Amino acid sequence: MEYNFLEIEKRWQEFWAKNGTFKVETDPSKPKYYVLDMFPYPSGAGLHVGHPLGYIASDIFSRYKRLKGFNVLHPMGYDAFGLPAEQYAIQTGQHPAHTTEKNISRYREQLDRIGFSYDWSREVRTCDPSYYKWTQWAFLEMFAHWYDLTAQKAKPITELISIFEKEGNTKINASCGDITLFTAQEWEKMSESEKESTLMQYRIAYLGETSVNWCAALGTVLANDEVKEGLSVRGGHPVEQKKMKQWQLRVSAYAERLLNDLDKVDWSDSLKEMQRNWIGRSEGAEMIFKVSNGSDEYDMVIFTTRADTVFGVTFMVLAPESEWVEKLTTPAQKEAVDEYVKAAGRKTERERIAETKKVSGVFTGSYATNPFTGEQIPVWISEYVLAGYGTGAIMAVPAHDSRDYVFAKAYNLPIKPLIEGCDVSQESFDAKEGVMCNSGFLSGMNVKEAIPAAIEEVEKRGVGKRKVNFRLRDAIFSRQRYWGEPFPVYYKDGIAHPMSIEDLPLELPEVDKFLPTESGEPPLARAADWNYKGYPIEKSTMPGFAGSSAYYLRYMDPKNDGTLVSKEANGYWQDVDLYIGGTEHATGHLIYSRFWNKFLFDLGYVCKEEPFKKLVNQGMIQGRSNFVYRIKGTNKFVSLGLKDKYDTTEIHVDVNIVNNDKLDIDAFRKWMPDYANAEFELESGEYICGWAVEKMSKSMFNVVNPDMICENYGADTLRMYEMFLGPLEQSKPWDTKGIDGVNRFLKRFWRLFFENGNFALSDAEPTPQELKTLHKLIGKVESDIENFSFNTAVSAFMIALNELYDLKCNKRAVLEPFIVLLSSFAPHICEELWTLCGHEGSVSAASFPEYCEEYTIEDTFEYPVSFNGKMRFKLLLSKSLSAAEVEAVVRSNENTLRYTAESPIKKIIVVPGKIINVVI
RNA sequence: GCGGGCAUGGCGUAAUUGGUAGCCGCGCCAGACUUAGGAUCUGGUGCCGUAAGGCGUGGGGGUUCGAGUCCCUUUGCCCGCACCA
Repeated sequence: MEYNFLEIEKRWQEFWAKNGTFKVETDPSKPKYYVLDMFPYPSGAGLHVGHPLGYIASDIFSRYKRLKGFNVLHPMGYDAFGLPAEQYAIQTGQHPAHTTEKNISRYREQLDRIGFSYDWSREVRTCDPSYYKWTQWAFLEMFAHWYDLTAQKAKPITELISIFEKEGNTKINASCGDITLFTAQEWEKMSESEKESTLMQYRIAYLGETSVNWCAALGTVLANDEVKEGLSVRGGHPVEQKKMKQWQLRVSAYAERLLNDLDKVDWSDSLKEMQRNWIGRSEGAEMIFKVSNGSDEYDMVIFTTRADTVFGVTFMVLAPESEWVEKLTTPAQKEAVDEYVKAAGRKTERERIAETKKVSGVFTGSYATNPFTGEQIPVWISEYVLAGYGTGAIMAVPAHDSRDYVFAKAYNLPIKPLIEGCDVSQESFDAKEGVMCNSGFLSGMNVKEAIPAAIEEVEKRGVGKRKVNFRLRDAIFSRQRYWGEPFPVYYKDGIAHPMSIEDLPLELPEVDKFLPTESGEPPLARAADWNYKGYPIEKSTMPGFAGSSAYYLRYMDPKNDGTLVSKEANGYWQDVDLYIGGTEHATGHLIYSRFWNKFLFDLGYVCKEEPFKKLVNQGMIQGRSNFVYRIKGTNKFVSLGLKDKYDTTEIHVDVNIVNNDKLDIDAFRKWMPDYANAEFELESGEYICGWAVEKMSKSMFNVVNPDMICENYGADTLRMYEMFLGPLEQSKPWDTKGIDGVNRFLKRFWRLFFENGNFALSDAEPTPQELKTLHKLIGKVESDIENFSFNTAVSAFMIALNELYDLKCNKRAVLEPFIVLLSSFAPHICEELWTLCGHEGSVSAASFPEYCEEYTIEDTFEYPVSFNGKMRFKLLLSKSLSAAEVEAVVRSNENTLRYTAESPIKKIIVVPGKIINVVI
């Protein structure tokens, strides 16, 4: 009987769907295991062979855990709001919902062909109103809460109001915007709108003026992680800084917890490090400098991590956007300052980056007083100081900070070294080491002691305080687009009000066009009579990360209309045990999601503080492009080895008409009309193509489609081959040519069960050799799966199969366990063989043999040894190696075998299994 | 510039974690069965050498009886961050 994978795979996929094989319910009698994939954005291009890599790995793990007796939650859904569908709508007028729907069904078809064990009854789509109801709900909860830094917890805003009423805000330690202190009486006297704008400074979801990344081409703002090198990640359009009023999430309030709790999760070190850098905690001090513009005097606060260098401050620098600029600019300097600030404002982020090396700045005309030396020092403005970090103002210590140094050299400002023996004639001395000098009470101290000593003194003198700063900013939450979640917010007398939770979801209105209005308002402004109880509704929509921040919770209880996730469902499924996805979400989704989860945790809606216990980043699968070489000015193509003889142009050729780097010449002639009459210069009768590893993309003709692989080789082959390609976490190019190996393996595996075309298994007792092969396989595959080393597990299957062929083994007691082991990787063929073995339904591990170490012992082998003097040996000795055998060559002493002069050793018999030290 | 990672046959990789380097697969070579093979099976395949033998994990050095693995140094590639005071 032939291995007809097309028929087998289709039949079993239907069987699983019909029987709801992978549907799960909460079941307290079984341990739970939650395996999650990062759900895809359903793009119009469909899946290429690189996309399912992580899905295959997670599916293997899910099936494995099921066999191990776990109740496995393994859901899938779609991150369905997004820019491409909207861009497509702008071009074609087709509604994004329609495009999205179409793309989703294409994705679903492709996913189904690969044989995933998803519980599709739990599917979620972020663009579905019954789903985004809970995105909007979470936003309203954030609106209704503030963050208490003392308690490190989100609390209801109603509690804050009663505190205000009782004692004002003087004792409150909250994460908030710029506020002035007030008493209970002053709070009482505030108008309704004053009270609201005060509360807005405290809310976790708040509306505030901020400098945003504005992308004019897309007509919307972008988050920091959506911008790379001054260009939008999606589309690559230029992005500039602009001040706008935007909804924001107070992610920065959670910075400390987001940082600390990284220690609790099992993620790769590199990913944790990326998050740590993104959060960017730095300890230092805020210091107050008295500044004067000649008429008025102010207290200006700066942040520094090097309080110890305060004796070397020779000037101060403000960011051009700093609010101090206006106050400190003297009339004489006004013109120069205005021009500088204007020029800086005009620049895009990209231009600023490009000019990083250039130094520019302007003097304000004002002077500050060094709180320790009393010296008068000039206050400058320069772009190298960022408005968004610290207080937007710094004390400059050119001797010990390279940026200050460059600036001081450019504008001829004094440089005052503070560390004994350091040379600052060519560059600054940035290292935090050495002995301080010229530094008053700090002189003579080591830098490491001087830093805390300086901060202590700052606090003692009342000129500042210890302070921890974070780079993590609040998340800009407004997008001026159509295809996103609407904000459940309306405006009354210019004040933002939350809608009632009962009125959720607030659905997207229909619009005639998906473009901004002529007056520059977001597309939603086109819905003329869209209102809430007669009041206008917020016109921007939420960003992409809104819908993906809590989807893993919704999977636990996807149909619940009363709450995001019930206490029971959340209590059972708890958190994601294994999350598989790409690194590209390291500083976006994976931060927002953790923030969102912590917020819901504070409110008591979820029981776990961290959402993703273990995270594995699968590597990217790149394309492997092929090239042909055309002699310039002709239609003649020369094979790779001959191309240097001519002046040629390298041209991408479709990898699907190249086999093993050999061009299918007929297919090439048919591929494009231009090549119909192409001529070829061959080597050894063949046309050899060049190749390169590049991103998989249509324009490089290197896209390989999973459907095509399923059609030609089968889903089981695809699954195993993707795993066999190399370590899961490593990036690697796709190369179809190696696929025959795993395909051959499956065909041979199938044939093992047949004799003369008939299914035939022997019920005879297996031989020790056969059992050894089986148990070696069990041990290897189980440990490999647990360690996510899927490539070596596939090798182990191949080795075992080779051995079974050598042994001509067709014993049921060996092959049935083999099926069980393999079924995670190649489920279809295993289901089929399992049925042929006479079992009802899907593969199960009910009578699976336990891994037995006894059968793992390799044959002993002799290890040649040469001695010269003292040796320490660490040997792998078999437990089957009898004491007498060992005694014959060395004298045993517990775990140490001691060589003696009386028993000269020429050889030691070595067997893997146990480590024993041999001291000679 | 800072941080993280990687380097092994023609190719993808493996190596019991300091113990016979190159498992498994691709490709290639030879053979069998075949009208045929993009089917199947058998054998071979790190490099040099007819062989004996020698050389071999990017380069150099070190520790060790022993190093792909540990340490120092150097080169090359990949990823992340980037004026964060």
